[in-house]
Amino acid sequence: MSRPLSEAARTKMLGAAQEIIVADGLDACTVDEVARRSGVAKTTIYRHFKNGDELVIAAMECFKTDVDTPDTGSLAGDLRAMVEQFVATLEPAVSRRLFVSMLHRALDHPDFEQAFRRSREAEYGPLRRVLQRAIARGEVDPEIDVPLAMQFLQGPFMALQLLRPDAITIDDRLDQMIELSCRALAPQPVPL
Amino acid sequence: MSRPLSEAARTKMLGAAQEIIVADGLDACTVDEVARRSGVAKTTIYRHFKNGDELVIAAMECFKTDVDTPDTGSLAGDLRAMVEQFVATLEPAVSRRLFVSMLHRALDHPDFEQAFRRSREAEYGPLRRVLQRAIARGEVDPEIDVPLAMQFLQGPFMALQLLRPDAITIDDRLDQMIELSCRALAPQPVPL
DNA sequence: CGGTTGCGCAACGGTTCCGTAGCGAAATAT
DNA sequence: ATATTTCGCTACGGAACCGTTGCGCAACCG
Repeated sequence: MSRPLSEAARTKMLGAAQEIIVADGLDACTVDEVARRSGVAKTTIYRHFKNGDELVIAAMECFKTDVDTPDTGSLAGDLRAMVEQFVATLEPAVSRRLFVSMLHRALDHPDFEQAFRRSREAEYGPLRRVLQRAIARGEVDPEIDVPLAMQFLQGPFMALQLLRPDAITIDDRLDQMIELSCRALAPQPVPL
Repeated sequence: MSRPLSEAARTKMLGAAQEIIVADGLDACTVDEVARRSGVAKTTIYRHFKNGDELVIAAMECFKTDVDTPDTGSLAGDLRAMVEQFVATLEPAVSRRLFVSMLHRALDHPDFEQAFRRSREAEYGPLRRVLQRAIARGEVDPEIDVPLAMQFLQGPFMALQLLRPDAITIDDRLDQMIELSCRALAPQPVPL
């Protein structure tokens, strides 16, 4: 009987949380701040979520980039398209900060660790498909260990994203990285 | 005139700070905790350092791995040797946590950002030399953009370190990563 | 229509960390 | 030897978060 949790309130809190995260980062997204900014009472937040972490995690779920699987005809083209999608959905500097903050929280909090894994799995499917298509085309060594190759492919982009102050941008550097990555996976010429 | 800052006290605080960092992570390394654990009074800490961040940064400086430049005769061998050195100086799980924590602090604090860059530069020299020797041997495409290649090479290891719960270990996976990386840099066979 | 329950408001207690102050005692440059 | 400054101790004031409580009001289920 009686009254259900207000969907409107939930929407407002999650919206505010996301705004805060984008504007000031994950660490600025506190219960007090979400309450202040959303106009929702702190008490209400605790009626919807067991604790502050749950709120933040729920807000994070909405940042999942669900990339679709590109098909440009070449591995390099597909990879580039995936990066383009990624960049298009989130400001590079923002995604960089999110990535680092999630990684950091995941160190101590299993809940965040799982949330982090979930958010990354969204990209695995498309990447795997792109890779397998490249194998079918003969563009990639068919002997390749696919999970390993996937992990390998993520590396250079991660380095680009983490170590460059300006994070990932679509530029020559990126193209060269992609070029190198593709070379690595190419079928080995039979030595005579 | 009068009394110099006690070197003994400084040593004790820095030592305690490092212990805490290794045992419980960068975030556990607070001024209060360092004082408690080192037996040095908090007031004394503030006589030696302007603030807590300075203390932590000073403590971090001591974790710099100064790798020397291996020379095994092949790029793959040299890279492997470098990773081995890296793993030998610091527990993989510890270095993973340090890396992530530094990255996280660097997001907001320029001082930590600089400290982070400094700590990484220690590896650049050796890596550059290893790479240039490989070029001289004809093992790597002489047209290669060296800084780009260096960044590229760091990628897969970063992915390994960050995304694997067990961080970097010396195993098959690592060897395969190295193998792939070397292929990427190999001279392109002249197409007829 | 009535009871139940979410909502907003305001305030509180608890924790953790920061950086500072006051004090007596010990160390050290001159 | 003496003046000066560090050192350790204890305590404080302030800030940021957390999660909770009590209250009056309004919304919703039945």
